[in-house]
Amino acid sequence: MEHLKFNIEKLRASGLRPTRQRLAICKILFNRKETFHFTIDQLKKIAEKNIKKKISLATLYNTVHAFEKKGYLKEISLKGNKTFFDTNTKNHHHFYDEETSQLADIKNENISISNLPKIPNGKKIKEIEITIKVANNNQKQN
Amino acid sequence: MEHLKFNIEKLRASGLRPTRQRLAICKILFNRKETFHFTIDQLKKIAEKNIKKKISLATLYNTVHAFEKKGYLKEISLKGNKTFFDTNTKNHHHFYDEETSQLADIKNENISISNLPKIPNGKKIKEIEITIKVANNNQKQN
DNA sequence: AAGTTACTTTATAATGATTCTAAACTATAA
DNA sequence: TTATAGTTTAGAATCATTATAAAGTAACTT
Repeated sequence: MEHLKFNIEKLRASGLRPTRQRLAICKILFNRKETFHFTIDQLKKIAEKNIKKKISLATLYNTVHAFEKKGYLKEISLKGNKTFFDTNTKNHHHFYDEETSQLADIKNENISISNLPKIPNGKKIKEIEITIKVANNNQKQN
Repeated sequence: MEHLKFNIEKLRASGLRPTRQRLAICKILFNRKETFHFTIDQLKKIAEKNIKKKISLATLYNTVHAFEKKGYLKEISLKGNKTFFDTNTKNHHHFYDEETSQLADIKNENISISNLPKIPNGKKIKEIEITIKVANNNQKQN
């Protein structure tokens, strides 16, 4: 396993011991080229298939939240009951298909805002999040 | 009551009978100049104070969802467990202070996107939602 | 104005996501 | 090894939301 050391370091840097469960989670999240968008239950299914054992929901929540706090994951603002996370923690935006719950990244450079309105008094900008909702071209708009 | 007829019409147009509870909700939502951003429990508190009686949660959810379906209310995409609704159903965007959960509208005209990226194959744009997260100017960023 | 009907409200149960808990387990350092 | 502190886990608790079904009410009929 080429990435093992990398994942162990990632965990240690997050103040977490490298356990079997956490290493499985890290492998899914961080050993890939593309951005990964996921919900907890999607991550659970993949991780359990990989290690061929059940992983407790609590473990998944704990680990994901620890990574989020460390800045290795970002929560995405979307409607709906389930929380989506993103392994891309850079400033960026999303295409979102509500019908399929599919997300796709838009690089920060690939979109720009002009004519920004004035910020409310005493406030400063922390982050700008753009979501472009898309639907299949052949379907009627809802 | 000047707006009574207006609210009764709004309800009828939504296929809802004008009941005491629904009229109280309408008054809060639609008889105001400014956009109103709210969660169900905020609406519940205000409505119960107005009519000095309890209103069942189910009634609030039913009524709000009926208005949403009719296009009189919009759900806002945000992180977190609670669903926010908006009486402004025009295309527009938001300032959002996560610390206080305060929302403020940004008119569509007051912001513009340039350099839009290419839409994924077979998809078309349904809506663009921009959220500008703000924080108090004097506090450190998180 | 009373009766009938269909729609409403309501309290409460059910559901689903997330968080909490405390007991059994394990990585790690001594 | 052993001790310790951190982990995993199942299941309970919580919170928002939705479903249910019984009691209440608007509105139509007469």
